[in-house]
Amino acid sequence: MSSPSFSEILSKPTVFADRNVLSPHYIPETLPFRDKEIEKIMVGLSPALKGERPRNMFIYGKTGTGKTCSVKHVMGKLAEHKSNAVSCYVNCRMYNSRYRVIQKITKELFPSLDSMGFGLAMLYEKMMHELECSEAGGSAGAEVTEQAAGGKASPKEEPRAKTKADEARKAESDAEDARKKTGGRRLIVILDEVDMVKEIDDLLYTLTRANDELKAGSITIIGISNRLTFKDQLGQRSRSSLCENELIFPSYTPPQMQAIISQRAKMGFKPHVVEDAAVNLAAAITGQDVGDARYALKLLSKAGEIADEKGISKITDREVEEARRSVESDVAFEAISTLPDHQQLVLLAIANLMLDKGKNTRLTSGSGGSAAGEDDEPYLISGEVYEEYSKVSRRFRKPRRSARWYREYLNDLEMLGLITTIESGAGMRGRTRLIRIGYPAADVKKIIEKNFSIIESAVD
DNA sequence: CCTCCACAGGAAGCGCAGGAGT
DNA sequence: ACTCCTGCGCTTCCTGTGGAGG
Repeated sequence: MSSPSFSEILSKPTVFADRNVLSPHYIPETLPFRDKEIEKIMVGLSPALKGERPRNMFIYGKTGTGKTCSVKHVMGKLAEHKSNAVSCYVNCRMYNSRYRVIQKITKELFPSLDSMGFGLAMLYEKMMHELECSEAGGSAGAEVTEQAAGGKASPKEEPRAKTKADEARKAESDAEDARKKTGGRRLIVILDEVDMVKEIDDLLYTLTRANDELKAGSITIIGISNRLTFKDQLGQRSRSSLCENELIFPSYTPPQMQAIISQRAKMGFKPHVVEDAAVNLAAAITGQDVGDARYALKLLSKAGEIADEKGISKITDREVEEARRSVESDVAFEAISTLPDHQQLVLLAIANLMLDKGKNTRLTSGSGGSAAGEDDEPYLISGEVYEEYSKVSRRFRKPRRSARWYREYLNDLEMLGLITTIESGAGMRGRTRLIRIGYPAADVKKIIEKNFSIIESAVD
């Protein structure tokens, strides 16, 4: 048997016209049903184009409601304008500490700086310095602010704003804050999934305080989160500074979802490939899961792959249904297999106990058991899970982590929606957490055990 | 009411990694 | 090559919490 060549693979018939359109990272020219939100963001950021500091903004909305897409869309438009405004997108899932965020900002905006290896204070200083003195081009000119801060406004500014009205307005606001306006950059930092940052209060404090210290230029924060309760975790100070401006992205309604799906289907697939029934089913499935457009796109894309595999030129409701099953297990698989080892082991321990309990006793061992589950699913006690986790660790020859760290893992798993926990109430001795798994325990067990056997066989 | 239990979660500190400065 | 500095993951220690049981 000889392996196929690339040209063979590429010449295979396909239902796709442009796969990129179906990627969650694709930013379309027009975002349907988000005009109002986009306008609000644009209005909020417009001061940056006039050389003023835009107010911070907190954007909330469930997954797949177009938050990130809309913000990126606006950033694209902002970049088209010649101005001192610069934006920096930070995905806080990857950059999840104050240090990493600041490092990312300096690296992104001032590539000339080799930001590795500097301490936080050093990075902060560099960032401030660059913001104060650079014109919107590079980080070369360094002495502009020194003069400007010294006294008169320098006359050699940007060569735009020609009309008299503009000049008058400019002079007026110059008088207001003569010092702040000269030269410095208007930095807009987008913190996506901002709830993932560990020392979020410190980060927000650092960035907002920077504004007080800057002689020119400014920093504006746009926080994006899908958890509204995130606000309550913030300190008083951070909350009022981040939430100067709030924007809520509502979930897409079923008809809206249907329109989005058919729009993307038209762009992503060849003409007449996707049947109406398929679009309707995709919209219905997604509608159940509270209007997550990202999920709908994944569904479409997968349905296309399935059609290609089968060698057919139509996508019907049958392919969408198949795609649903496949995507569901994909999502769980991805979420679980990208977890750090010990979080996987904790999850495996939970899955093991869940399966045991399902077979043997029902509720948690407590005498009355009235606090735990009104429904028939059993809850696990934190302590017994830790014991099982210790056993599982031994089995895979990984030294177990301390109980303290194990509790952090539980918090992380809960944040990711892989488990749910509640506080023990009456009927339970002491104060503990009751744990339940979010995905089918058997599937989770299979995924993790497979993962570890792959790792082990690779090591051997 | 007091004590015990079974934990939650904050604080401090430790060792390591990786870069800068000498 | 070394010393110093910093962030990070982790452990240890400690205090707090809330129900059970005497």
